[in-house]
Amino acid sequence: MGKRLLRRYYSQPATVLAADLIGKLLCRRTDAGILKYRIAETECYYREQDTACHASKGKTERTKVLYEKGGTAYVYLCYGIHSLFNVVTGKEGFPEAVLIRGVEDYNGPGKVTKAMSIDRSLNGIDLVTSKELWIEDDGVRPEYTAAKRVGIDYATPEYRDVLWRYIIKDGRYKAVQN
DNA sequence: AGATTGATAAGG
DNA sequence: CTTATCAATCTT
Repeated sequence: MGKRLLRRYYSQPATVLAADLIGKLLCRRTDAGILKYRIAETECYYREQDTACHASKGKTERTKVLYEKGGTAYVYLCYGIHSLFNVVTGKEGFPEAVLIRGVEDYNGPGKVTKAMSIDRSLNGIDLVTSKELWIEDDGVRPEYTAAKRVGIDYATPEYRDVLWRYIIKDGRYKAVQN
């Protein structure tokens, strides 16, 4: 049985947690029972200076959740179709988050949320205390590789090309390439 | 390569 | 109010 991740853990910077969350268990309570999937692919979005981060243009109605304390869930609708799930990290007042791009069995951030029934009703909840959605550590520490982030061509070059995407090294998991 | 889809943010 | 844009995914 895994141990739930707590505030101290989530208070670390997104630059650290994006890699460390690889191999953790994303847990969701549903009518059918509790789903647990191992996180296989993440991306780091780090503060207002990161031109790929939603908060790069400051705090708005949508991005205000990014400024919350570490452990808050940030779920938003992408392209009018897909809910994308991020873990807010770091200290309150500093917009950082880790996008969960893939879990075992489901490659792609929209597929993860669909499989686990994660939608915008969970936006802003606290992963430390929620009975609906949380993350556990069962001690597994998979190897991973780093790559460029996906779908952020609008960012300035130094942030467009930084290796802030992390992918598990596991034969069962095949990350979708660009 | 093109279609889909609707919330969001900026501009008039 | 109008319009462009978009942390994607599926089909052609």
